[in-house]
Amino acid sequence: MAPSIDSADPRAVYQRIAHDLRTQILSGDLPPGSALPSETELVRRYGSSRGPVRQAISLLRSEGLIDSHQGRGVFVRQRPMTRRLSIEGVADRTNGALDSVEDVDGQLEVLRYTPTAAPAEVADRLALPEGTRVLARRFRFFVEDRPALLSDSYIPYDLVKGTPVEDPENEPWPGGMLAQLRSLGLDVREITEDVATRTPTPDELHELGLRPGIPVFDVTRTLHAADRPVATSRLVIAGDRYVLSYRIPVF
Amino acid sequence: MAPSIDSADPRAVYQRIAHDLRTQILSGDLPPGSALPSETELVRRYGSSRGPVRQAISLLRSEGLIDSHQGRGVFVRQRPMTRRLSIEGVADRTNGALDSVEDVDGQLEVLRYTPTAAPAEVADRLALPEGTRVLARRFRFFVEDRPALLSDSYIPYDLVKGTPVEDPENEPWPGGMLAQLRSLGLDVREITEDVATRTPTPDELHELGLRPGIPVFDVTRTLHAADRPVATSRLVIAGDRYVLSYRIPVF
DNA sequence: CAGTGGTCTAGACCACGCT
DNA sequence: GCGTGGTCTAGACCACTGT
Repeated sequence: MAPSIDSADPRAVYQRIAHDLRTQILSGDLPPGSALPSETELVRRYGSSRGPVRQAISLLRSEGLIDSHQGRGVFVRQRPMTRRLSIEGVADRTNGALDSVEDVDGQLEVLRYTPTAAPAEVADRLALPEGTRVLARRFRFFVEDRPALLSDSYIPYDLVKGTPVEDPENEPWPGGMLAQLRSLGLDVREITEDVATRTPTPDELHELGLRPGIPVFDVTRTLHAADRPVATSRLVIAGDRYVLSYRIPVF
Repeated sequence: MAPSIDSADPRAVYQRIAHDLRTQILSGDLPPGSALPSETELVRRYGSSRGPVRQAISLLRSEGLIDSHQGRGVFVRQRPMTRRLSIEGVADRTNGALDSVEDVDGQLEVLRYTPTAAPAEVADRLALPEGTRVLARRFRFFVEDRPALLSDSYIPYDLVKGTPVEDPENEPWPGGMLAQLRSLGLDVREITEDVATRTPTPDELHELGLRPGIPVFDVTRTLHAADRPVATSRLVIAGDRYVLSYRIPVF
């Protein structure tokens, strides 16, 4: 049904091709997992050269509708299972449901676990002078053997010095960071989160194994005890694998 | 300092060009607002044809680093001012800080304001039988004269029938939806939010005036009174103009 | 008008997956 | 080996912005 010749349409050829394919994908004529026609076939159907056909495919890829694989073909993207990263009122303090660790069922890779001088932004979030020693930790979490979340977290070093928290061998800590802080006698009362979204950097694209056209969440989270912030972290989360879920009480 | 000939590098030419430009942008050598070299100039510098040069530019555009304008040139993107859409524990019930209206300082366009039969998903969120009558409202909010947020919200129609809420002339309602519900005698106790991120649909790209390479937040929010959900909305938010800000008490 | 990016053609060669 | 998508060339014409 592809209108090969249609010079009445003012849109660019690649726009029309993209529109046709998009319509078929969204209508279910091309269901998730199915293959698109090959480039050669599309060139034949639309009577165009290969350029516009590839431009159309590139557009749909940037919209996150398709994945292309060299040597195999172009396929309608399967919506991956998304998981909830929940911050539920944290009603039960013995349940560290907050800290993503549980939800990510197990696999955790420790990329960094070292005391360091707090960079300006971290010091600011922790309300400490710049350069104060903090324990800097970088984790990568996996879901179904695929990387899904990068976490950089910081705790003032004097809070953890000489405690089990200082030892990376104790990761993953049962109950997550909330339980970890509680073991230090720190009572988290409030969490602030700033959630942004953006396209991944080339590094993140690689570290999270993202396909083109997938944005990330960029979350800045700070945990506050009664009197002061006690930890802060930055999470970069694969946007196609998580829904952030909040339950907020209204006083 | 562009290495014109460097066949030792295994990366594709367009990748090298993109890498060079990206480095210059991130380092500040090409500050926000500045123009990239023209395609002609890049062709000359790298000794390639126009194809790879345009592919590199397309890549950076999809990363949200640049904007291109026909007839003018390609420019390093200015990070637009982001605003906070905050859900702060809503400590003061007389302050509708929750409902984005205030934060969006004024401009609101009413696109729809009609009773209708609740679609399945909406009925599910409101815990009502499918097809129950609801007041369906669609708004578009503007920030600095640019569209920034699309909102589709639903309230069971029997809650609003014969009240001022039913009249679109009363929008924007001072204090937002929370105040609006309060005027109906409904006491919102809890808000649930599911926050996803994705690339915009072509329609949203148009309605929000987004440039390519900008993802959106896709937020599903439900407001609960003591005994039942009383309103639900879906927000599609320009990802480059907002940071969602949460303050969550830990009980 | 000259210069810019946007679109398109008609070829070519390569890397990869499958059979 | 053959078909797939990935990269690249060397042209062409158009639409838009500036002077």
